[in-house]
Amino acid sequence: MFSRACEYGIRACIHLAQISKEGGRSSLKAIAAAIDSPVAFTAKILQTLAREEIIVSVKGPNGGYEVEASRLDVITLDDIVDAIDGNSIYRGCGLGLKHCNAKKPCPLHFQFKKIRDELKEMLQSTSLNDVATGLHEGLAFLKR
Amino acid sequence: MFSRACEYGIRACIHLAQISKEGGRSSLKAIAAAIDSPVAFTAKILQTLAREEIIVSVKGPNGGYEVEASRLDVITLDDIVDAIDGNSIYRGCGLGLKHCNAKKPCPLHFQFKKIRDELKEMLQSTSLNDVATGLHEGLAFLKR
DNA sequence: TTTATATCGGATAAATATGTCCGACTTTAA
DNA sequence: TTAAAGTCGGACATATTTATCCGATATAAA
Repeated sequence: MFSRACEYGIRACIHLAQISKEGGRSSLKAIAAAIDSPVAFTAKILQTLAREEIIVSVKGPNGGYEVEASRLDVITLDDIVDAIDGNSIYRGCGLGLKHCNAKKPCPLHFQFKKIRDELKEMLQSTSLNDVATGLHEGLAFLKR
Repeated sequence: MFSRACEYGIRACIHLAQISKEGGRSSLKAIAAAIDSPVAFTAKILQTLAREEIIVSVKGPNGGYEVEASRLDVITLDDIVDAIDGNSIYRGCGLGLKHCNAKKPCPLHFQFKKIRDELKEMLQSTSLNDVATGLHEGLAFLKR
């Protein structure tokens, strides 16, 4: 569904949301440990997310990454997916056709559209705050 | 959503369904031309589908591939996806966690589950006959 | 029985995704 | 001012997916 990079990205953001909510900050190493991902590869992804202004990077000692608390309700999973995987999940044809649309549809166009629209709706309506809450309450897990 | 191989596989099967419905047969070259896919790569995929007994390969002159007409209603898109991509779409965690389940869920487990169940339902309830019909009526397209 | 036509399957190549390494740069704190 | 902690970004390495090539094999028809 998503690329591995995107999976790590989402997990990292959820972790950061939880930390940031309490006014904290998490270093690259701490993030990789929290979400059980390769450190260097995670660094690349965090750089992308910082460039896209989804997270904030703080250099120097006691630095790391954080999410602005005021934006926890604004940033959605869709923002993260879009930053890393682009809009291919929504845009692309389910059967890989270049020019598939309602007027010239592939045989599964409308069936796929329904499912995709739901995925889109879910990603767009789920904020970092939403998922961080379940995590904090011990109802959900980010690794293993 | 699916691997490219799987996309080609589905398109090939839909094309074959249409041809087989009229008692015909289609050669590797004809299939690749019909669905606009690389010939040699398509050959591999067709071999897999034949090994999984979703399609039938006929060697020699006037040979090619076909789907048994009696099975057009039985074979579903899910069978094709399973033969090529396996069950990773349903099984795997949306966030890439190894051991994500209802008892120890990732923060998005239940949201993903809903969408996946729908995808599963769609793939399992759509037969080759279903999609071939729309194609034949000129309502849908397999290339470009 | 021969020939032409197809698929089969193993080896190989190219492209992309995933993952690593390291020197440069930035910033905080001593 | 300097040292330590941390990110940045480019080059490189590996794995997987996608794609190609070609000889072997099977089969129908002449």
